[in-house]
Amino acid sequence: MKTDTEQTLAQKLIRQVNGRVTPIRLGVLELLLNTQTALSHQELEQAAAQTGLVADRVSLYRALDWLVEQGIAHRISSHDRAWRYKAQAELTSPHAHFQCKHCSQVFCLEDLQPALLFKLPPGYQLDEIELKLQGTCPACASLNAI
Amino acid sequence: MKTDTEQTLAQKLIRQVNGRVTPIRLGVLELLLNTQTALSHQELEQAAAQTGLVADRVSLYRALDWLVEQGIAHRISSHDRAWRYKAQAELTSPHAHFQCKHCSQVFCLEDLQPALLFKLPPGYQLDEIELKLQGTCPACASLNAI
DNA sequence: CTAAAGCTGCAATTAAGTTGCATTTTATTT
DNA sequence: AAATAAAATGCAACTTAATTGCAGCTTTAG
Repeated sequence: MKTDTEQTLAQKLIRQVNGRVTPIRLGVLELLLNTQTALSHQELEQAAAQTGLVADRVSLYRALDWLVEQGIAHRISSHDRAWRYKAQAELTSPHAHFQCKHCSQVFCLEDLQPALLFKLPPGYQLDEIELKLQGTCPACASLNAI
Repeated sequence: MKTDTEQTLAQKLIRQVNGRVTPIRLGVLELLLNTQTALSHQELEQAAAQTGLVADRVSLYRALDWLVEQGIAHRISSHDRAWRYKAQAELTSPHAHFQCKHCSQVFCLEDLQPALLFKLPPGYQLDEIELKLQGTCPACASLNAI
């Protein structure tokens, strides 16, 4: 289910960083843009197959890596030892994530801006903050409630 | 370098949760208690060899898993896809971590209690908060400064 | 001291991700 | 529009962390 606007958005994002526009990058990025949750490599592979995108596993890995390097997508470490990837319309800005312990889905919490007011011990240089909340997502919560 | 007090501490912690006191669990726990940074399985294996602890890889994995299950140790996901483990005198309480991008070491920031005042979207049930800071540790910072 | 519960070792397996290299595409230059 | 250099892709093989099943051995409660 891809619309013209989305296709254009993916292209725009790739061109924005002077990247080559290839079918695999486009297809991967569109999936990362259209899916609500962050996708693992495996989930991406399945989703790609459904949209008719033909690509080797390795090429998907490389497309994902590239998108992350360029700041177009971001990568979240999952408790099941697999990275998960997500992209949004604007180039990635820092935000927190929520991972469900039941279904392993990762949700981006764009609005969550915790007051991270703290002091690191002397000597530590801070680059990046990773805030991951864990618990039960709405879908799994309602399943268990039955 | 293990002292009597430490040995007793490890035993005490294991007994506290009604666990069997075995040489492997003792050895692993002592290492996790004595080391300043969080140890990966591999680092643990090397450290174990040096202390003369004989154990199969799998047994180390199982001892680590068990310690985490019991809340005696805790597990931090590392950017190199390997878990890292740490234990402290008291049963684990939540705290933040710092991982160095250069040496991959993970440091526990016991004192770091950020004001995590935020609201989750409706329907999400929160169990656990994982806050990982990334950057450069003091040791690597001073190496690069030379 | 002796079972039963539950650890441990060993071998085999899984799963995510990586690497090297030959081939094909992209996008630029003529 | 054709040529070309740079970069992306496919394929096969490999690496590494972690898991599983099962037989045999320890721990500990009684």
